[in-house]
Parts: sequence; structure tokens; C-alpha cells
Amino acid sequence: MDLRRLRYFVAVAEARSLGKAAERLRMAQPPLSVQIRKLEAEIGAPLFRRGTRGMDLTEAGQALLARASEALALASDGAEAARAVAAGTRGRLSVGYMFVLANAMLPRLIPELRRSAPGVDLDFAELSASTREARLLDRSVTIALCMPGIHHPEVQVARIGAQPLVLATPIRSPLARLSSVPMARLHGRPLIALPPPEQDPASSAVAALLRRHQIVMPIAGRVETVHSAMSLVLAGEGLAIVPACAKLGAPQGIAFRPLRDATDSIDVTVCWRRDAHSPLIRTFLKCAEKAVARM
Amino acid sequence: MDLRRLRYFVAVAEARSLGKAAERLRMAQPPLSVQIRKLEAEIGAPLFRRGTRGMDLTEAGQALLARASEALALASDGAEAARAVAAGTRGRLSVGYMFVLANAMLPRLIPELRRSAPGVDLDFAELSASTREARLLDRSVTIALCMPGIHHPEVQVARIGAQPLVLATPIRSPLARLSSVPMARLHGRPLIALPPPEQDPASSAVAALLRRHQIVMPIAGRVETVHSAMSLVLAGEGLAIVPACAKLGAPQGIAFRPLRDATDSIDVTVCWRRDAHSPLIRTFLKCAEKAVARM
DNA sequence: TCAACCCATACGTTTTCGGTATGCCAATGG
DNA sequence: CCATTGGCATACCGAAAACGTATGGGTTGA
Repeated sequence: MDLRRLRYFVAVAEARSLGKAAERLRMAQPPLSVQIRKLEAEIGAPLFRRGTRGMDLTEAGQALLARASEALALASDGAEAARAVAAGTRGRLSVGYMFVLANAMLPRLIPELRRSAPGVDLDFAELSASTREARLLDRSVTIALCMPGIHHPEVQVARIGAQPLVLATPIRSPLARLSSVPMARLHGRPLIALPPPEQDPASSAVAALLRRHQIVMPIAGRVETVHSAMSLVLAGEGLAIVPACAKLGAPQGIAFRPLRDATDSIDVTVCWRRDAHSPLIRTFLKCAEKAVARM
Repeated sequence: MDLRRLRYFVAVAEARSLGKAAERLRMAQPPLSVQIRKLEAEIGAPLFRRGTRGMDLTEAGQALLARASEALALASDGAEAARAVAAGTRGRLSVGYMFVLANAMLPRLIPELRRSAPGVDLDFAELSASTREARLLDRSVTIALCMPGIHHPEVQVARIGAQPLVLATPIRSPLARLSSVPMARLHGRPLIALPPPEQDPASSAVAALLRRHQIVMPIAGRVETVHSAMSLVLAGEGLAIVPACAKLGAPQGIAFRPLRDATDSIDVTVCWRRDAHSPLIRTFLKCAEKAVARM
């Protein structure tokens, strides 16, 4: 059963004539006649009644016609779909992001994506650092938005920007009076920390910063997300050192101040499985870069 | 876009290996490799990721796979359906019958048809003689069950049996006392008649019978169906001359008596358009003959 | 009766397909 | 470290299928 034969068959059925169909198919009439007869031989029954005024479908032909045109449509639709997926204009993209980035990035990123890849099903999920890694590896998310990234041989990391580390302090604290806070002023003050580096690599940037300036801050609490850290800072439990984008969406009553003498920043990255590299990821990267540039 | 290529594609996608798929397709591996590459060239994008351990679908390949296997299924289903229709084991059969035949034939005919052609959609409609002819010609019914038939160049008529003409009389009439009624006894008595011959050829058989025996019966009423005639006979409006099968389903209070010296009968026929002759009609004919034989 | 129309058949040419032989690459194992 | 193995790709050849041209036969309508 050849798709070309079916195409010929449908053309003849619609034209109700070999000659007309041959013209539409840009071929001569005799080979078309032969192909139709071969199809009939394959089916084992006549599909047309040959009259003196053309060809007319038999009941068997009508039964075939319905399926054949559907099959043709499916085949060309399949080709089109494959092309669209390959071009990155169709498909599904499941993104795991971290909460801090949500307010700063998503309002820019999502419209950008819808414009660049209109046929793509988008699926965003806020996930913790360890969950992002696990879901990326088991392929239940295609892309992870991270700070600073996922270390794994199967995972590719692309840096799309960086966020300076800033101090989050209650607005009534004396530190909030300063336009920027010298590192020395942090010594001995309680710190609200994220999970240790092996669980969340973001905290290693903070640890490195403190170590370099020989500042010791006792851990006053560990939280999963920057958002939770904000709550504890607001409650006066301690200070937090967070990426600047945490400003957006932070509760009232918290001040963010740059750290004087410290230009440390933390990378914003897009991570994906190396073996799932697709044009769609390219598209995503471009959109994400644009979104970060305006943060 | 060739169906063979799609078949190969699906096989490779399922086997996740050219070699395995080639074995299942009973062909050598190199030509299969060539066909897959040609398909990829046609689509314009790679459908597989070639690894050291076999072939893995890309996203584009997955998009194609779903449609391709559907298209394959549709094509082979279409061929199967066409074969079934040609063999008369599938299709639709719309039958227009006359009311008198319903009680005698349908209880035999329908089960017989369901047994002989299980995949066929049956559609029965009780239609008057003129409607049967019109619906047959405009193809809204496939078959008409008639007594005695439809005269038309496009219509083919097959006689499947005959019904003797009998007299229908009120059971309290003196005629009902006789085991058979001499024709002469009908002279001058009122007759409940069907529409004239140009509208319903059944009545011409009755007219011929009377003419041959030089019997004159005044028309006491004209009705569309034998069933209606029975009502008028019961009401004492007159007598009717009807096919013997009218006995079944006739109301109580009517006696049916053979006509002595008259062996006239009326043909039971199956009628269909010549250009719609199909194996299904053959099947129908066989079933109808069986059903009539047992009437 | 002739012309026009439409489908079928015949035959030669070209395209495409499948098989065999072989090459390349990576992973594996001694 | 080299050899072997497994898997896909390439090259070439013979076979099959499809297409085009030429032509035949039947029916319709002027």
C-alpha cells in the first residue's frame, strides 16, 4: 500500500475522471490508469465504475476514500509537525525556575517566548534547587532556570546574566540608613542562610564572599527559598545576602543595600540535558537573555 | 512522502535500531539506512539521534511518529474496509418496503440479514409505492421490496416469490362461510381499491383478474395501503382483493378466502438501481428469497 | 458517419529500490 | 594498548517500478 497510489486515487475520485486528475497531478493519463488498476488489484475489488463519461466511485471506493484522504492529511500533517518541532516553533517546553527569579524574569520571559515560539506549550513550575536537578535528569522538566547552575556531566549550563549580591535588612535597622553597607559591619551579625552548598550551590557564593572578607556571621536560620528568608529578616531574626532581583516581590519593611567593597555577583543560568538539546532550547536561551538584560 | 518510508520509520523508531528493524522488515540494513536518511532529507530535519548503541527519536521524530503510525493504521484500515464493502460484509443497506410485506417477511428477513452480513448497517422504512420508486431513483434507498415491482429503465427487478390473491371479507359476511369464493359471487359488490395502476401497479393485477372473469365491482373507496383497506373492510364498506400475506397482522374480524377458479398471484420482487448493483444486493437477494420461501 | 472524448494497452526509458561488500567510529575487554 | 565487536554509512550493481509516448477501442453527439 503506497501513499502515492492513495494520492492518485483521491485525485481521481475528486476529479471523477482520469484525464482531469492526470492534469491536476501533472502527469500523463496512461500511467495514472495503470496505478489505479494496480491499487484495485491490491485491494482485490474495483474502486471505480468506468462509464463513458468518466470514473465513478463504487461503494468500496467510497469506503476507501474517507480513510485515504485522512491518511494523506495525517502524513502531511506529520511532516509539517516534525518540521515545526525541528524549527522550534512547536513542541512542549517545561521550565523549572527558582522563586527569586519569578518576579524579575517571568513577566518579561513569558511574553517573549509566546512571541518567538507561538506553537509551543509552555509549562512553568517553581522548584527548589535539588528538585530542579532531579526533574531535569529524569526529563520531567526540559529546562531549569538557576542561580548559579547545576553541576552534572549530563547537564549543560549557559550563563545568561548575573545578579549582584545585596544585603537584605529590616528597614528599621541602622544598617538601612547607609546607602551602601561596608562588609565589616556584617561581622558577628546573625545570617539567614539557604541550604548548604551541596544542596543549593547559591549559598556557596555567599560563603565565599564572607570568607574572602574574613567575616563570620552565625547562622540564625536555614530556609529553602529566598522568599522564606525575607520573612525571617522581616521578623528581625537576622540579615540575608541575596541576589538583587529579590527586591521585586519582597514584602514591605525590608531594605536592600549594596555591599561596599564587594562586587560579587551570582550567575543566572539556563540548564538542560545535553542529549535534549533542541532548537527550542536555542529559542528559549535567546528569550531568556533578553529577559535578563532588562532585569 | 511515501507510505513505505513511514512504515520503515515506525519500525526503526520501535526497534530503536536499524539492524533490528531491518530484520523485522526482512530486508538488509543498508537500504533501510538509506530510506531513513531520505525521509529525513524530505522532512528537512533529523528524526533520529544516532548513538553508539542505536537510534533514538528526536523531538521532531516523536512528532512524526504519532501521525505516521496513525496514517499507517488508517491506510490499512481503509483497504480492509474497501475489501469488506466489496465482499458485502460491510456497508449500509437502506430498504424501502411495503406495509403488507412487513409482518410476513421482516421477522424472517432481518435475522437472516444480520447473520449473512453482520457488519452492515440496516435501515428499513415503510414507504408507499410511489415513494419507493422516487427514493430508489434519488438513491436515498438502496432497495425496494415491492409487489409486483417498479417499471423503470434504471431499475432492475428480481422476482423472489409470489402471493396468491385472496378475498378479504368481514367474518360476519355470508361470503366468509364459504371455504373458497367463486368469482361470480363478487359481481356487483363494492370493492376497496388501492390507487390506480399508474400510481401503484399492484392494483392492475386485481383489475386484470376482474376483467378476465368479466366481474364488475364498483369502487367503494380508494386507500393507500392494504392495511387501510382492512379497516374499511372491517367497517363493512366493501370487499378487498389482496395478497395472501395480508392475513398476518390483519385485525380480528376479517376472513380471508381463496378465489375459486382464479389462481392469480402477484409477484414479490426486489428492486434496485442497475448502477448500484453490489455484492450487498446479492446477499440481500439470497436472504429475501429464503424469507419469502417460508412465508 | 465522423469527430470528440475517455479509458486501456504496449513498449521503451528513467527513476528508485534493495542486496552485497566495505568503511568508519565508538565502546568493550583482554 | 590493541583487537574485537556492534552499529550506522557509503558505494556500486542488478532488479523492479513508474512515467511518457504512441496507439487502440468504445461510446456519445453532431
